[in-house]
Amino acid sequence: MSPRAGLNPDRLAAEAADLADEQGLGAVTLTALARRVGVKPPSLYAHVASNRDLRQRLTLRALEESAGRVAEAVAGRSGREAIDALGQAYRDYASAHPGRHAAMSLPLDDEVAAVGAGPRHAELARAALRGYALGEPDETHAVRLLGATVRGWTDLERAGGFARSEPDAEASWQRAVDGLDVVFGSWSRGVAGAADPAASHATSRAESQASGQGMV
Amino acid sequence: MSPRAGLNPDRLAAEAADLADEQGLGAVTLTALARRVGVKPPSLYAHVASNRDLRQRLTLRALEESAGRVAEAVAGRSGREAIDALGQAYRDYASAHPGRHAAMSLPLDDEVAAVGAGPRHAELARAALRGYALGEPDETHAVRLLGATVRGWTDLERAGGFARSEPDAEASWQRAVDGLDVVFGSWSRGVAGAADPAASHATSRAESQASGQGMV
DNA sequence: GTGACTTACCTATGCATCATAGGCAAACCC
DNA sequence: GGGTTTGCCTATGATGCATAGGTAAGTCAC
Repeated sequence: MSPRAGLNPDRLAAEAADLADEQGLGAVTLTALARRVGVKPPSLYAHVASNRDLRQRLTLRALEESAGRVAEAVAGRSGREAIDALGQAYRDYASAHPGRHAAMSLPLDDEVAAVGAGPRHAELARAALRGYALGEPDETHAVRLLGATVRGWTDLERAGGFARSEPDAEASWQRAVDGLDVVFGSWSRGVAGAADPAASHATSRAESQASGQGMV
Repeated sequence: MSPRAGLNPDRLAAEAADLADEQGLGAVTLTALARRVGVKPPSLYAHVASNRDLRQRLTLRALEESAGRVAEAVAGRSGREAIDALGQAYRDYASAHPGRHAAMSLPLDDEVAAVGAGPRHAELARAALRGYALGEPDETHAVRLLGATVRGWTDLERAGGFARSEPDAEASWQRAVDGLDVVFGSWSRGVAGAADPAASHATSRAESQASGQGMV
């Protein structure tokens, strides 16, 4: 078609992301991508090393994008509000960009994972939990529990696991957030099972103002 | 090679499962499977309709196998013990059979999903939670929270998310189970945040004997 | 046991995708 | 404006999915 189509790795990753959202992650193929940007498949090798390379760029892009949205959602919030906002941001991202979301779960080579936005997500969870004033190792335990819950939730929700509704997914989510808030609230006293959940709830709210921004 | 190799759909699904565990889900290809069982690729079409069909059989098989193990683990237990056993069974299965575990997350056609072991997993979670004596809709909320946590946890653990240890994954898992136990214990009183976690903990233990078996 | 049917495997073939090699012309550089 | 770089191309090969059609092993009637 056009000589000099103006391609570059970033542009290709962006197009691949759109392709994934529109037709599924499985449709992200060099041939399909080439068709989409108006070149022949071999031409793409000037910009990406392989199909795997392309998909890793897509994964990194999705990790960065979603981290940005989550950071924005969590900024200025703490305690239960922060947990809700964090999970909601992931869920919204997964819903609006299913292909990108699916790409976030793709395995990365170790060296590219290290420099990518993966660690940033763990930091965001830590930031969201800051209001509970957990010490180590509880904070790490909490990051893992929160991370697992959010990840599992978005996966199941995407897979239609909550589809045959009865209570709608939103109600269950709010209840889940309530539960996590109770747990982390009880941990902030340092002894599991020793805190009164209602009090811990209030505590996390009270600390909202002081600690809920400035992460990233 | 041999005329009449003795193939059938179940045998192929089993071989595909082993192949997935040994070389990854991505290595489950008709060509590789044919090589493994000693026939030429087109011969497999006498037993499975397509690559997609093969993978769905693999998924169903993994869902059934893991459901069996989880049922065995949860049998005779309730409360915190049941939650721990359920999650542990999934985690052990994922660790011992990474390919099968990965296959469990593959999307299924609606009609095959309906008759498969998928619903059985939800029932297992319900059974594990029986000791908390939750009513509806809390029980469904609890099933979803527990399901999301376990799924997310196994995924992250498999992906190496808890690898750079500090607190090891096992310690975090026990803490997570403690947390869920506190949450579900508080729900069993009917009002979120009104129960004393220590008491709810004791309650779920006391009910262990009466309600912890007979699921499936 | 011989012949007919059924079934499980085969070869041959076509298409899609990933990937490499090598060519040609546009863009850029002075 | 001549030389270099760069971005796209065609040609080609490997691998995997899938279909069509052939052939022989196994099964059954009698």
